[in-house]
Amino acid sequence: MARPTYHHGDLRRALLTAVEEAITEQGVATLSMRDLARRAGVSHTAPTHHFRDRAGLLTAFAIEGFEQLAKALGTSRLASNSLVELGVTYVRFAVTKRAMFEVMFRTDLYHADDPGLLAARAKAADALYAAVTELPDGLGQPAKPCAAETAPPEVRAAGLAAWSMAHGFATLWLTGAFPDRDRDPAETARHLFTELSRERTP
Amino acid sequence: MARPTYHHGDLRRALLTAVEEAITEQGVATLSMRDLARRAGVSHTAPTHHFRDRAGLLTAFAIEGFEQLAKALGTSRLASNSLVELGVTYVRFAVTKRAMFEVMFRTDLYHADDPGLLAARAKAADALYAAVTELPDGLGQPAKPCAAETAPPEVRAAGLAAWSMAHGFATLWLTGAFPDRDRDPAETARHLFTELSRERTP
DNA sequence: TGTACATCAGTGAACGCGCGTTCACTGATGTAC
DNA sequence: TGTACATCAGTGAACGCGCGTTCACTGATGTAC
Repeated sequence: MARPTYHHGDLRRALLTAVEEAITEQGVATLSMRDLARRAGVSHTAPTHHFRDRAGLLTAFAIEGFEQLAKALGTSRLASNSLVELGVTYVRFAVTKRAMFEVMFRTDLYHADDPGLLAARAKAADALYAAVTELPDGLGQPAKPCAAETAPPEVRAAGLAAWSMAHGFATLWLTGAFPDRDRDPAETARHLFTELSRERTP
Repeated sequence: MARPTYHHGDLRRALLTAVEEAITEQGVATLSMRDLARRAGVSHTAPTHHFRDRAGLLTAFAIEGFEQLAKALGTSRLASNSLVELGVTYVRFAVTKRAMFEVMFRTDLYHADDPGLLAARAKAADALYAAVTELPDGLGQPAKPCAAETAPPEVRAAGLAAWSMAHGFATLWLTGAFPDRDRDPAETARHLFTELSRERTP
């Protein structure tokens, strides 16, 4: 664990990685700054230089999460051209980046009014709304994609519906509330969303 | 705070009430047995006689939650005869019994394999599946209501879809992720579910 | 009906633990001249 | 190219706090005879 130099080099990065590790291993409840410092091989007061406190650290962690989610949704939209696949992407993100996903939607854990966080979250929301209006199996009438804030009411509603569905599935799966826990979640989600999509557009 | 008698009378009940209070006020993260004892006006070692530890206490709390949810869903099904209203009932439960709802779906907080808990949860699931198959705007083909475990695949899928939607809406609303936080959540949910229901069955 | 005794429910002092915070400090790095 | 100095990044000892747990205890309640 001994570093070659007095300075760590990229402690900020190391701490964010450690957060993911720690949450995955033992949950977010027992997460402490001291534990993270230990994982990074650094004195327990070092983290305050980068993140004021636990909330500050988790704010940065959540920002990273929203940015990664926005990127994943954007990529999915361009690649598969399908709203169903967008939902599957959302679910896959939640399952593979479980720790991140959990923190992102626990606003009591971080500084929810941080400008950087709001921006990152808006980016993710925009990616979602764009897909709702733009894609061939999307729910919006207008062909033009639009940002979340400027969308007309019926598109907003459709966006909320799609988001609720994907988010609910992901959350319930993660908490183990669903019966078929051994099946692949992305596959199950795809099946589910496809069914619903078929019923809607015969 | 001084009790007339040495014994409390119904400490178990008092503690469960205190849990709701405490979580509503300051979140589940900082919940401690000592704090609950304080709220109940009792020495800090007294709670262990009823609930072994924090997890035991929250198990009982979650059981109560699932039972109340099952009851609410059952009542709604009989009263309104509509799958949309069932979803609205789910959302209303989540919003009004926020503390309970949060604990119920945080399996890391309690003993998830407790028999009483499993039974209560199954009761709630059955109420939901029954509605999915039975109601006029439900998604199941067979007219006969059935328990969650014995349902045919397509009914299971429909049940998961409905559940995901209601649960996702409730969760996202509670975390403040939705834009229209000032509107009535039950009303917004009803609007949303109705739209989707209309699109599906023209 | 009275008495004896086991059991249940609650007390309060004591302990050790991990935590966040503060403090004076030191080693490395960047920049002005 | 060297030197001086400010700033940044990390150290480690110390502190107070609330927590869970253990322990010997006591007051109330139920039950057997």
